[in-house]
Amino acid sequence: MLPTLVCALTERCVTEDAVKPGAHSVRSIQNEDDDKPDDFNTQLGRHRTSHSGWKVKTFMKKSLRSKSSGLCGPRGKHRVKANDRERNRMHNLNSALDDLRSILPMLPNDAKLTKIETLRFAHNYIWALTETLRMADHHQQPGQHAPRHFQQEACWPSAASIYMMDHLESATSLHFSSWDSMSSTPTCHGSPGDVRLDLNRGICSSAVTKGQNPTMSLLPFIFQSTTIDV
DNA sequence: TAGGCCATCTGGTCCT
DNA sequence: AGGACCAGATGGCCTA
Repeated sequence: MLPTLVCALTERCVTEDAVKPGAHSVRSIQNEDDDKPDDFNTQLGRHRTSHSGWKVKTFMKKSLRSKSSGLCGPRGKHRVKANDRERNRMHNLNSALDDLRSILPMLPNDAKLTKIETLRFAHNYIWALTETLRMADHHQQPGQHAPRHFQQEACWPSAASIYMMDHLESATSLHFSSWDSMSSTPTCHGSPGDVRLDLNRGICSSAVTKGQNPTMSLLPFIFQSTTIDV
């Protein structure tokens, strides 16, 4: 069961050319400007600002700091190489996070999830998908009668979505006090049959107790543009 | 203006 | 030895 998700996350604060692996790194930018005798700040700042956004100034600062820190000689070269590797490593990590964001349901306000929010949301999302599958399997057993909405094939995606939405309410909660550990899993008591669906309102009310999970109705329309391939 | 988030640099540690 | 990984430090941008 793969969700087909529309993701409209926008990259508002990261300059893709400068950040993507294989593209110009900070070091390469610096090296390109090393042979320019005039005002390094002005030149680099103006040039980069024209197409790179706010990270430019950070680049300048870091570059200058590296320049002034006396990184020369064998040790300096080693340090520069290590910095490049570390930068690329972090770029790869961010790239993977972007990939993860792209397959998560979009938020109503188009807000880009932070790194920690992305990880927590993915954690809950996987959990909710697992729970949905488990619930579906439960209702498919002989002698079991699926809820009315689940019996209607056309309604299944939205019903499942709404059920999952209920579980995902806490995914982007601003209060993570009980979610500090990524190993924590939402606890679910009660049978799936307790779930009540109100498709007319598009809101799921559930008798499922969520233990101490913080519930926050931040995602009432999280699956609004989501279809689920069954 | 404070706090959150982020990118980068850096040195230390572990692994191959 | 060199690379990968990690965490602390630093400073910039954004938002409430």
